[in-house]
Amino acid sequence: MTHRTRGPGAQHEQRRNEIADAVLAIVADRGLAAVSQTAVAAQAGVSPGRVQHYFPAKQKLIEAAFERGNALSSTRIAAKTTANGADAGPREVLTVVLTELVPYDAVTRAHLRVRQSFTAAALADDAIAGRLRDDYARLHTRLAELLRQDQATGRLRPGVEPDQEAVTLVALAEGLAYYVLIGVYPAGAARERLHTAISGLYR
Amino acid sequence: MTHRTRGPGAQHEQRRNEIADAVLAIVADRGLAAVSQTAVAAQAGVSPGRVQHYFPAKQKLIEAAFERGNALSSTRIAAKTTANGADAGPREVLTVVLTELVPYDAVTRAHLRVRQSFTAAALADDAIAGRLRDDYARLHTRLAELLRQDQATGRLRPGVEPDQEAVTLVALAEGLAYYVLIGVYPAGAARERLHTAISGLYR
DNA sequence: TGTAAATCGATGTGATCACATTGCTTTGCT
DNA sequence: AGCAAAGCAATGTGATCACATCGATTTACA
Repeated sequence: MTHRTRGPGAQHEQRRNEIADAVLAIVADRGLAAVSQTAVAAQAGVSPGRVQHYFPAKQKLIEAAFERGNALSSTRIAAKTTANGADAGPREVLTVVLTELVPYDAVTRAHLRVRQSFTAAALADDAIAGRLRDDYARLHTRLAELLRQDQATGRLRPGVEPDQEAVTLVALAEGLAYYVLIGVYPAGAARERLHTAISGLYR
Repeated sequence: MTHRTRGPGAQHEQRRNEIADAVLAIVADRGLAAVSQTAVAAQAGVSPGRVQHYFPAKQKLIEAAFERGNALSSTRIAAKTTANGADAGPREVLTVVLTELVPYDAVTRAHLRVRQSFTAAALADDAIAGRLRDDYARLHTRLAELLRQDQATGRLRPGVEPDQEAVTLVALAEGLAYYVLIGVYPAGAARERLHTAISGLYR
């Protein structure tokens, strides 16, 4: 035991992210089925060997992309919720989070296409399913907590159950998001439906 | 012009449906990515050659399975809506249709897993997207029509817009359906949320 | 600076896939 | 009965894929 294990190089994480971003780009415009070593390498502008080096199994590549997508979305939402100052009330935060689940520009569109692809993959892939379940549990808990805050200060209509309504709101947002993605319902109208649903919970 | 064209044999449609059913079974438990000539042939218990004969291109096979799935769902819903007699009111029909969008047994679970798979495929496949758009347009129109009937007889709350609410209800149902499919929310609770949403539209 | 690990491009390999081709059998019409 | 189309199994083909292997180079730390 004369040597410690050598950690990965300083650029390691950045390179990994570049590759994961390439996967996200491919998923966003050609779907999960179009993801392959060569396609990812071409998209990222690196050699297929490098892709294989960082992700020795395709499954790992997909999982990394999933987590990368979640990280990017979280960052985007965090930026939105703190932009209006730290004094944003629970209802405002709730509204922002739900609104971000509906595509409204090229970036959110890509993010949500990716998310939709992963939700389908979860049905046949336990690893993805587990990650998604954790993800949803966190999201539902977070929104329920926001509703409980407003409930404590008497802003909610009586009889509203935060845990149930949190799930309902996210389900509605995602259902609407999908309609926007395939073009059966305009983004603006979807946002309106969401706002109506939120208003319905408040006095 | 001494000979007319020979039509397909009598068993033609039945054989096609058997193969399409095999595709649906595979999609339901292994996902769209697991669909291949050999897998379908094995599932259907026929030779790969027969699969290829009936569906000379994979795309046609997928499309046929999609339509087959829709046909089966329509049949199932039609059976439910007429089971209670022809005097079922618009609200009852609306409730049945929406309830059928949420899995509650092995059959509906399989159907809705398949549907979820196709919704994801639509994001990267224009042919599927077009079919889904038509499908949704019909569904939304149908539910809006039911709401309008109850609106005409004064049963709806004032201010309810049938076209908008029809979309909202289906979006909610599908979002909840997905949660049931991946196991983050129980089927019974999902149905409750749906019933609550429907009640909210009525006086 | 020596050395082991990390990096990563290049190339190989076996599997699988969609689809083509071929030829035999069956079906359905006249 | 005769005949053309339909049905269908078997086999071939070229592409693509995930992953293995190898070798050269660079990096990071003692």
